[in-house]
Amino acid sequence: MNIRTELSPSAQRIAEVAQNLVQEVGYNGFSFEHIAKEVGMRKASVHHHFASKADLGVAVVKSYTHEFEDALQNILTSAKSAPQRLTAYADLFEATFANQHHLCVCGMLSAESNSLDAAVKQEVNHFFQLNMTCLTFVVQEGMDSGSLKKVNDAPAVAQTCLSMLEGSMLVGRCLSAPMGPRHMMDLFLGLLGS
Amino acid sequence: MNIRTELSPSAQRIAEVAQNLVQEVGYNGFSFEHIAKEVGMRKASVHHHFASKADLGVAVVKSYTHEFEDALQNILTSAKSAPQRLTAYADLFEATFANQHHLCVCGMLSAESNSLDAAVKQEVNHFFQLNMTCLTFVVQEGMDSGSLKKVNDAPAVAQTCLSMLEGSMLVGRCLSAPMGPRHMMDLFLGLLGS
DNA sequence: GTCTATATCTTGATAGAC
DNA sequence: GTCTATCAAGATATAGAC
Repeated sequence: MNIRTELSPSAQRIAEVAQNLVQEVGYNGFSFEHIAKEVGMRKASVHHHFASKADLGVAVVKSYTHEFEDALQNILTSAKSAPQRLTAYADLFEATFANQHHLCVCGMLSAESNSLDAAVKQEVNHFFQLNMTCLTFVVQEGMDSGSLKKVNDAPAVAQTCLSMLEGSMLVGRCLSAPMGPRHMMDLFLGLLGS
Repeated sequence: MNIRTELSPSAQRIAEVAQNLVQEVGYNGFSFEHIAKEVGMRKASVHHHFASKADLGVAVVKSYTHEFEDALQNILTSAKSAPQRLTAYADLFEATFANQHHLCVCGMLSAESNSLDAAVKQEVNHFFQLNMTCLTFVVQEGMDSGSLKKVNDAPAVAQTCLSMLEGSMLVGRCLSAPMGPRHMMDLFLGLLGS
């Protein structure tokens, strides 16, 4: 079921290195040669596991999305109120950004989406769709139960949250004193809390 | 004084095409060959105007920042209240995104910042510094004059605005129903308005 | 300023030995 | 599964004629 454990150990390692490179320099910023050097094998061996760069891209996004989905499920079961859930959600991005100012895999790929193969772009779309569904549910529940103000429709608030968090990482890369996703969500919840 | 009019007509045209390409596919997503085809000249002629890709990158960001600076000045003089100013500010991003889902030049370059030459990255940093200074001033004035709630320090609110707007474009590229920067600012001002 | 031609390197990808 | 070797294409960049 888990895409990552479906792969051979070498393929897993390659996908892991590729994910880090996407988060550091983007899909157009690295090559099979970079991966080979990092993993400690030759380009041709990387191609043995992933025939094309698009195949590798799809594997990276699927794996990333799968892990993210697990984390979302975990948040829904362990955190009970919308503010707690949104805080835990922001902490996912915080952990990513705290690691060498890495971007969200799909945030980076969304920027590059016009130069991605259709299969990769589709996986990125799916990631955001998943996040929007989850966030909308959380926000709607919060508004219904009274833990969030009912100032706007839930999907709009959800998209604002998602944009703010992705944007905090994007902008944070070029600011001398970035706030970080967690701090930004705290501010947002200060405005949205009832 | 204007970087764009300091350039020869051909150089201006090249920089203009390069800017569009950055906004569409990113700095790592295009080559001198793409520019040459679009402009209608040969690669070598492009190099005559900009010796290196980094030189071209610097020119693009300087030109973009200069235009943005003019727009900011315009907003400060023509709009008098913080909500009006922030709305006009969001409209700058709205216009960019409405044009074929283009990203902000510096939003895109911030994502790619780890693979940029130092000179280009420095210009991107300057763009964000400029925006933060302007936004912080606007927010602070709004809090002081009572048109915005005093819930947080002005720099934090400013960074949240900037992140939300940049993020709305980033995320909007991969959503079927993106809200757009202007709509998102309306929502934010609904929460922050006093 | 623009061109042709070329140099040099890197890219994604394949063939075939081990 | 990994390797060497190779390919064709594309990348940045330069030299020199017009």
